[in-house]
Amino acid sequence: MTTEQLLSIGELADSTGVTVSALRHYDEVGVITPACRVGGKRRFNPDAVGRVNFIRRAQAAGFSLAEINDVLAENPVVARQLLATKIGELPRQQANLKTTVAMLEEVQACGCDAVAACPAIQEPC
Amino acid sequence: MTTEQLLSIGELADSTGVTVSALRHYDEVGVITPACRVGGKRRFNPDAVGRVNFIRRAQAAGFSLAEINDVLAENPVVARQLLATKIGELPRQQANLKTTVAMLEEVQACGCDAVAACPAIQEPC
DNA sequence: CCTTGACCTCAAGTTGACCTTAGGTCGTAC
DNA sequence: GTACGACCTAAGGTCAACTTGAGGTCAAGG
Repeated sequence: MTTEQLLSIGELADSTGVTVSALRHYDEVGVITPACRVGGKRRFNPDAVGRVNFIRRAQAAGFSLAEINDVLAENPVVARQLLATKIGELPRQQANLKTTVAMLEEVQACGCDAVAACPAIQEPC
Repeated sequence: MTTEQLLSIGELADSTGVTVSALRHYDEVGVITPACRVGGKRRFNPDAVGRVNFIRRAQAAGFSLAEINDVLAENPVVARQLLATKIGELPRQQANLKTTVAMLEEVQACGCDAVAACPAIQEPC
């Protein structure tokens, strides 16, 4: 029950859906860290699963691995600052996404011959 | 009034905020095309401005230049199919963004010592 | 005449996030 | 005892979207 529940990199890969090579890459850049090494092999705490899931989510939200590294870093001040900045950006990102959806739907509904000729594209920004 | 209103690549860059080198790149991959060449130099129709703006928007919404090329292509069937697929994906993308915002806000509000240790990160996907 | 600025092409470099390949170490199963 | 599968490192490759640099054209201006 003490060291038994540590995960190999393969197990971590299986339980997160992230490839082994990607996980090694994550280790390399520092966003994840094995709890220890057993005969050179990485062993991860079970909570690494949550951490990897967090990483994927953050990536999907537009964070680079370097930024995620900063957010997860020891220094809470820097981390929270970065978080605040990023969270502030997200609404704009969402808004932009919405406008684009609307625009694309308009193009699609327009019925014009070629999409390139659609007047919806000619609209100003 | 006939050929006078064509834009040079520099003018197009100025009126879109996109760099000249990026515009040349766009021409290279085919998402924009000069109306003609004058002494080897690209001349664009004024509506290229709208087109470039559309391209930037679509990029921000997650389209690659290749996909944009398909959407803007002559073939309306393919274009509309791709559009439909992409539009279908966008709500999921938006939802994911929202969850991430919520998660990050939770982390930020949590007050835990280090962000890495925050229980919010340990939550399942 | 010669410089300057805007344009050109072509090739190579950059960044981020991986993937692939080669060559080597383990421990277990046949 | 050897073949297998999972793991390791180090180095090189890939892809997208650009950027940078070298070397050249051309028209307008001092």
